[in-house]
Amino acid sequence: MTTSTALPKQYDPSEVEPRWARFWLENGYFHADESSPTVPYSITLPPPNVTGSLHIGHALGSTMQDILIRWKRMHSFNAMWMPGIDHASIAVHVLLEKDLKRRESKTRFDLGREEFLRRAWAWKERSGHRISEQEKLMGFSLDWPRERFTMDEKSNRAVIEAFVRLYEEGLIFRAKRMINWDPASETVVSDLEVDVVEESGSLWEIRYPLVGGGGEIVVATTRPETMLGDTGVAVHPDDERYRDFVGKHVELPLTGRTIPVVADTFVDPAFGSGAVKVTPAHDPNDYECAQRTGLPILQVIDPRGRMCAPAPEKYVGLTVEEARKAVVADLEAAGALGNVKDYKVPRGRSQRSGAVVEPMLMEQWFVKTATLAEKAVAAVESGKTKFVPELWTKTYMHWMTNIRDWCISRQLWWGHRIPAWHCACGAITVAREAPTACATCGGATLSQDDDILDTWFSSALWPFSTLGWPEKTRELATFYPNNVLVTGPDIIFFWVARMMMMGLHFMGKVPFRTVYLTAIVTDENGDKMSKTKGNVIDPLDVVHGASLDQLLKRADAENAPEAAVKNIRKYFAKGIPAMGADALRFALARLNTSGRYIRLSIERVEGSRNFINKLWNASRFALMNLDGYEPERFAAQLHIPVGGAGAAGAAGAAGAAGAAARAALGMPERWILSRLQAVAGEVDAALESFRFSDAANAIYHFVWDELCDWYIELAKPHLHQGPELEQDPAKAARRHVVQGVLATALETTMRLLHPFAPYVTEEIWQKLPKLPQLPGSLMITVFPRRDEAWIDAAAEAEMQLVQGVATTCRMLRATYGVPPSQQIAVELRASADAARALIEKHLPLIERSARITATVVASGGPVPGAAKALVGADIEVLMPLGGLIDVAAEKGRIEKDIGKVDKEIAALEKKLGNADFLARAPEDVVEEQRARLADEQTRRQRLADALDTLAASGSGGGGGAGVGGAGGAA
RNA sequence: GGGCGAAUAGCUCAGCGGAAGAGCGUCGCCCUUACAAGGCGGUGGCCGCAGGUUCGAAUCCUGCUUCGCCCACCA
Repeated sequence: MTTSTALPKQYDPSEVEPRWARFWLENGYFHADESSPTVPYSITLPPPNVTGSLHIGHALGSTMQDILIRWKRMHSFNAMWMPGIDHASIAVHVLLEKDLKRRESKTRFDLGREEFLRRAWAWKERSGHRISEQEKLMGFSLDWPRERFTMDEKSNRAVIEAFVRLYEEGLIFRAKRMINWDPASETVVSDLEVDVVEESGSLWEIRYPLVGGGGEIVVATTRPETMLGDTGVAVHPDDERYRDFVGKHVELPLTGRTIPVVADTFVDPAFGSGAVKVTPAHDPNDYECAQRTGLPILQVIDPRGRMCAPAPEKYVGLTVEEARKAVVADLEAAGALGNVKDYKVPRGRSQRSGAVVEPMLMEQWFVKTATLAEKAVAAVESGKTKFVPELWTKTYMHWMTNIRDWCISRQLWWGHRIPAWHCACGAITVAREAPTACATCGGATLSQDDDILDTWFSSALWPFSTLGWPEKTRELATFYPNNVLVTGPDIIFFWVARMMMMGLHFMGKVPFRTVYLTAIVTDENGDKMSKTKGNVIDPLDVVHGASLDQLLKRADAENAPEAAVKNIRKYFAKGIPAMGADALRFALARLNTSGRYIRLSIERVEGSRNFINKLWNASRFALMNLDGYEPERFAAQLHIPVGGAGAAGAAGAAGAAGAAARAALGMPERWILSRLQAVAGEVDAALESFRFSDAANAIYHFVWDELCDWYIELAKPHLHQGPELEQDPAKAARRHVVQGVLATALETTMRLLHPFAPYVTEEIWQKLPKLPQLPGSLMITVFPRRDEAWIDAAAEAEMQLVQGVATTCRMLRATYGVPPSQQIAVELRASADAARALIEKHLPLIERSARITATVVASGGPVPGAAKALVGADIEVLMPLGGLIDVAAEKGRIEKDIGKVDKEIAALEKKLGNADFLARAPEDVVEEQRARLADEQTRRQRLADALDTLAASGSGGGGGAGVGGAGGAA
């Protein structure tokens, strides 16, 4: 048992946190056994990109997961949290290639596939290690021995198996389709990886003269350079203006080609001239139009984003932008240019590289999604998987029901190579192992497809590939499906939807029962955090602290723009104090309400840091006053079962003996233990429905407003140690009981708070004197469960009365500037016998908390020079201030109260005067309103009396000086 | 162009049919031996606007206004 009084006044997380992080890991507490007979509870961590380090979004999501996992683990579930890292193919490419260009002025093609991959792996080793270290630092109880990487051997095997099976089932196919080409990364990207943004551009009109004269057709375009690849002009079949043109040909300027005019319904006659130039190779609409009308396809832009033959020689090799200028100039020179106007152009940009995406016609690998999506929709419709908050269900459904085939091939190197081999005969062999002969012609010269798979393909398999699939493992049987997936709404399509499809297809079961979508963390102004803006809060800086200088130095090293540096100076002028992982975790939990965004700022974390410190000091106080406390004796006294390590929350007495023992406790003891049970119930209920904020706030308010502000204050006199204890066994016994209740309340609080703030709770818990049967760590104790036996409505009501009277006395003191050091006499009047008896019973508590000496009476006459206030309707507090009372101020205060009461009375009378209300509202509601009206009327009477008294004592008083106070009341 | 969401105290947000709440800020008074990262008290709200449903609306419905976000191939 520790009774150290040497604890520091301020909690220092930097010393405490690493110690317990090591302790938990060394003891293997995070590891779950797949063979355990207990009920499994599993979560798979969304694997962070290997490119990054832990950012605030990870901190949020992972903290919520850790809260769930630690909570369920303490509720005796076989809790498993699967760690891992994602290879993030295109993100790694962008990052490494940028670096390569800057340092060596080379492209990945200069380096070659092999050398590039060597560097990528080296990067992965460094970066991946850093991420898991950061996760350990945050206290995340991940099952480390299971840690996986999306490109490790097992994942490779799963990916190949999935690919081959889907291919054999006809769900993966190769086809020439219109795709999104990223000319910077030189790869195709999926529809989801393109962001369409409106950018300012121009709308050019071009005149196409009819072959053989007789007029011209004017077309409008935002991309004049593509006219070099035009193979037709389309008009609406019903458009009178162009009826005669259909079937004729026009001259395509600059090219010497002639192209036909065709009719197609996709043309909107009301837009522009009503005629559209058709470039089938470089526009999805035009491609479809060509399919319908039989126009030929002419590719004039190559994969590097440059013009190519059959565009006229002079343009070949120009970038799209250069070609645009040249074409416009040449058109103008040829007199073929019409009006030009400014225009907002929707432009697709590659999410990763930022390059303008070029629609191209190319042969690629696709997943046929129609049937897969159908099952994924059905699973959500039938409730096998639920979204929390529910509103995301619609987003998922809408996308799923409008899903398009998924282009999965990428012309990159870092990723899973597609298990397909091309033969000179043109056939493709898809196989698990490199084939020795072509499956079609038997030829032996095979070359593997150069492409790799979209990163999200391996991610889609993650919930089961991490558990050993395609083997039928014990892990899969135990932990699949996962109970929950916690992730951001921004990857519902990328990831959640695809896991649903693949999970249902390969496992026949949904991958998770609940999808909990977190909010998105923004800065205090609601702007997305980004390094270019300089508003990023790095979770590790919050944990360890960072001076402004350090932040600026880092920004400098990262070549942050000037605006970012300016913002860093503004947002982090005083740097970031070291607040510890607990403070950050608790802050995130408290801020995680049902909204879509969390505005985070350093000040908001400080509130939680302060809370942790408050808890620390309350524990410090307890430890200073727990000498001589014997947990086993206390447990026996209260008939708390001391069964094995799994014994329920320390407060858990049962049976008649227990009830008798409880009744013998003092009111504050019964009250705080009752409140504790209520809070335990609230926390469980809140977490059950993913209301993290409610759960954290319930504990916050219990600890601060009830345990610290009231219980500890009321316990102090009993804890005081002195010679009188030896002479008075009753006092000594009482002290021991109070010690026991305080220790118990704290111990239970540590359990409740542990999932949110694991470090400080473990530190305190280890120091608290407690039963020897308990396990070696707080994290494997049992989570408190609300126990009705301890709920004590009478104690709660009595305490409320004490608090009300004390608070009212304090208010009068403060109003009249009675200094805290000065005891002051008050008269407490209560006409109701029950209330008066209670006040008398708890008078010492009231006197102590309000620093008064009180006399209690049933009623009395006017007391001149006394300030007066009401507690509820019946109880009056009179504070005699002699001639020092400020009559005007007192009058003002009371009149204001009367104003409020009058408003209440008017509203209630109106309500009760309404026959419909009496007839239709439920009985208890009507009764309640009646009781309230009666109370308000009593209050009104008392306040009016007080005002009369004041008027009578009247003019003489009122210097405004409080008793011994300098300023008096305002 | 479709869809989703939000408007409540100075700020950030809870509450979602029966008495307007929290945190931060602000204003007083206090270094009262657990805690100044603290204590005690105060101030502050036609719950976006207009209708409707209901005995009763911040809460349900409709419309409007303003802000977000997502999806979508109009040259």
